[in-house]
Amino acid sequence: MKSGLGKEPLRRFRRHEHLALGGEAQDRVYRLDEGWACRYTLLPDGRRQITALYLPGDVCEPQWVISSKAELSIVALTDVIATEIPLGSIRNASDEGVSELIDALMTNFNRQSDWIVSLGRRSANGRITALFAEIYSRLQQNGRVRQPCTIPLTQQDIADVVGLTPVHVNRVVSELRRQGLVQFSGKTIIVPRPDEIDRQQDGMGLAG
Amino acid sequence: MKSGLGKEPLRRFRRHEHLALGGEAQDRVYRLDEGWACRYTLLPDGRRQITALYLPGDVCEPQWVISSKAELSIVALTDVIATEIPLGSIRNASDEGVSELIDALMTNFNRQSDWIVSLGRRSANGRITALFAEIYSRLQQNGRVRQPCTIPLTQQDIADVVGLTPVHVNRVVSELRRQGLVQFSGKTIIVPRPDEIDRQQDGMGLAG
DNA sequence: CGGTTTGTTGAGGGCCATCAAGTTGAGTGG
DNA sequence: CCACTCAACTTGATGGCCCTCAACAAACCG
Repeated sequence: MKSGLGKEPLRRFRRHEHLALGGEAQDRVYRLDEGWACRYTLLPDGRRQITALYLPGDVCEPQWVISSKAELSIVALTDVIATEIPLGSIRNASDEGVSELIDALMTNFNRQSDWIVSLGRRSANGRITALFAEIYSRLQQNGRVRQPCTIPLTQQDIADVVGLTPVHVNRVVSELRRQGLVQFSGKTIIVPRPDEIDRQQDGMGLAG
Repeated sequence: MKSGLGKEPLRRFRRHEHLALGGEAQDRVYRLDEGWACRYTLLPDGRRQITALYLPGDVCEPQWVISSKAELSIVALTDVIATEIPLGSIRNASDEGVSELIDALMTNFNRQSDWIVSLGRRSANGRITALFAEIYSRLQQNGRVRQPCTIPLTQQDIADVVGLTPVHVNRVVSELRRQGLVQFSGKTIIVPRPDEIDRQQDGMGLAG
């Protein structure tokens, strides 16, 4: 384990390492400097549903400022470098730190509402293209867009976000590649023209 | 419950009347004294996805305290009687009013995460029984359970919550009735033994 | 009492899950 | 440098859940 002596607030997590466990008290939040993480729920039969994605530049999780408790577990989807922000350091400090986190909390809240719409009413194709478009948009807002937009998620990870099986995710993503809407670099997915992906998601029919 | 009777204005909404429109500024929240409401999104083709249910006793919507703006529209699902709570009256008042709303906000946040799990990983049967169990549990917490628990939603409303078609909701609900898990009084659904419904939802397979 | 909303039921089909084999590639140790 | 291992990706066959279309019944309402 890394024990940053001195005042170094950086924390490293390996892929599959937990940033928080469901039920745990939290006295800090993390700002992801590099790497991706997610909040998830496990079902009794072992299947997983991811309920929030955390991208480079995101704060994880803003609501800990209010509740000081992790309702669900958070796990690293890639190797992660994060800045630890103790809650005590911002509760009494300027309002700016808090209001930035409150803004992030509301953004996450609204994003969850949007995702309910996708899961409830969009087909596999619509959910996956909507996810890619959302990822690009968020990376752009965080100032983390490289040329072009790369997505370091496994197809299993994607399946657990969009509520599908990895097999079907593979078929949909393969079709997107055939159409030139995404490319592959090894196993990582690249979205060359995010605006075209974005146009894809409108008019996608009912799932099922 | 709030005991300061009399001075706060009561508002009435008819079924299908809007409590708020998406994008509108909000300078108040509502406490539903009677009736049900929901937050929803319309898709370009006219389909609807409900992203939050508001039951008697609920506050609608707590996040307006923070953002003073309705992101999405709110509509009455039944006739509604609501108490109007001006935001100005609680921002400067005791912290209790605010913290009660913040609690409600976090509850809604966590409920949305749970609902993402249902939509992503549960079958039609699991989603509907989970909805009924959630409704009973929330009514109980609000002190609004009559004997027995009645649900004044149309099957179309239920479909728009659980992300299915009304036709299929009808089939699932009819099967639940055949099993004695729900009863009908005219068109309103009654859940006689909510604990049994609750047991139903575990182990429901993948949707699709 | 005519129109509208809501519920009900059947037939057929499509989307996606499931099952089952592979193939590929990265990491490891000999 | 090459077996070995394991995770991740790929592909085909089959089937079930749920959508779609359609028609009708029942309840509600002005």
